[in-house]
Amino acid sequence: MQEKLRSHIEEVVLLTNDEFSLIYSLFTAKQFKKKEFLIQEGEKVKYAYFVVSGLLKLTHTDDSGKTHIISFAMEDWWESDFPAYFNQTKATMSLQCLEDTNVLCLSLENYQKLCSDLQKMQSFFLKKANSGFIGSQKRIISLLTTNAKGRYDQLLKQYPTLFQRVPKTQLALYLGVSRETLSRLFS
Amino acid sequence: MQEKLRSHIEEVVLLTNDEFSLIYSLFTAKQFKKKEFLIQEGEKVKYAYFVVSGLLKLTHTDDSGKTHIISFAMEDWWESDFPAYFNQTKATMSLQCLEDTNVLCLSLENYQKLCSDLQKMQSFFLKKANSGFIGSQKRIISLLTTNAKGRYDQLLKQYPTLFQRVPKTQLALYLGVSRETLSRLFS
DNA sequence: CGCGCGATTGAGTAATTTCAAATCTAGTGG
DNA sequence: CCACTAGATTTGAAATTACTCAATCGCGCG
Repeated sequence: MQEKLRSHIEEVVLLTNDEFSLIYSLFTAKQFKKKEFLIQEGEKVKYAYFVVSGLLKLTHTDDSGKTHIISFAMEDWWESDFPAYFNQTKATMSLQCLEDTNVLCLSLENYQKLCSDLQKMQSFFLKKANSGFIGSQKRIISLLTTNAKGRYDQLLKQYPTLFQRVPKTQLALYLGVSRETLSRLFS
Repeated sequence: MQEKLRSHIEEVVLLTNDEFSLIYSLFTAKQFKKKEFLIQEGEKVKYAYFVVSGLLKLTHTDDSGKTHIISFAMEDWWESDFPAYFNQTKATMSLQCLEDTNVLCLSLENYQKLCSDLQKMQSFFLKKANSGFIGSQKRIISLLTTNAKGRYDQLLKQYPTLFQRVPKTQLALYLGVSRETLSRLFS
C-alpha cells in the first residue's frame, strides 16, 4: 500500500524516508466493493484518489440520460472529478468501481499542503498533470480522426488487460458507439 | 508584450519586478503572418508558445490525409505540440496561424529552469496544466455526449469571437463533422 | 433448473458522408 | 472601379454508416 504509492512517486522524484512518511500521513486508505460509488454526480468531491489496486470508471450522464465513460482508472492511476475537486463544486461525473478497489484518498487541503511544503511533490504533480493533459489530447485526436474499429484497436493495444476485466458494453460506452455496433465490428 | 505576459501570470501568482525580469529574459518574442507554421509535423519542437495576440490552430493529419483541429489558441493561451515538446520527439501536430500572430517562445530548457528556480512559476505551470487537462476532458465529454449542433453551440458560447475570425470550414474541422453537415445545421 | 447479464443478430430508420454543382464573397491586379 | 479568382458556403442526391428496437442465444451462478 505505502510501497505502491512510494514507488509510484519515485518514478518521478526520489524521496527520503522522512519525506515519504510526511506524504503518506496526508492520505487515508479506503476500500470499495464492485459497483460502489466513490463519487456521485451532484455531490461534493472530497478527494482525489490514487488507485492501489482494482478498477474504476469515471462516467458522465448526459441530458438524455445516457452515460458515457470518460476514462478507466486502474492500478497507479490518479482519478477524481477534477473540475469539481479543484473548484470545490458539485460533481458532474461519477466514479464507480468495476472491481473491488483499494485507494488512497487525498483531500484538496492536503494536496495543497503537499504542493507548498514539498517542492518535489509539486514537481511530481506537475508531471502528472502534464501527462494527464497529453493523454486527454491523445484521446481527442483519437475521437476526431479514428473510427470505432480503430479506437477499439488503440484501446486494446494500450490496455490489453481491460478486455478480460470489463464487459464489452462498458468498452462501447468508452469508445462512443452503441454496443451493437461494437459487436458488429468483429463480424 | 511584457505586460501581457506579466498580468497573465499574476492572475495566478504575484511577482516582484526582479522576478518578472528574470522570467521575461527567458522568452524570445516572434511574429508570424497568417498561414505561417510555428510547428510542422515531423519536425523538432523547440518551443512552447504564449500567444500575445492573434490566433493559431493546432492540427493533426490522419492516415487518410484529412486534417483535424485539436484546438484553437488565442490571446493568453499556451500552445505547442506538448508531447513532442516534453519528450523532445518529432512533432505529430502542426501549429499554424489563422491570423497574424505575436508569440513569446519558451524553450524546454528555460521552462525547466523556470520551474526549478522559481517555486512560483512551477506553481503557475501546475495550475495551467490542470486547467489544460480539465479543458481537454470537457472536450472529450462534449465529443462523447453531444451531437454536432450541440458542440457548435457550446463552442459559440465559450468563444463568441471565433465566429467572426475563422471560416466555418475550420470550425467543422474542430467539431469533427464535414463542412456540409455543419452548414446544414442552420437550415 | 431458471434467472440475469452480456453478446449477437436482424430489420428498419435516422444521421452523416461523399461527390457534384451552383452560388456567394473578399481580396487582387489591371 | 471593375473583372477575375480562390476560397467559402450552400444545396441536392446517392451511398454509407450507425443507431434503435426487438428477439435470440449463451453462460455462469444461485
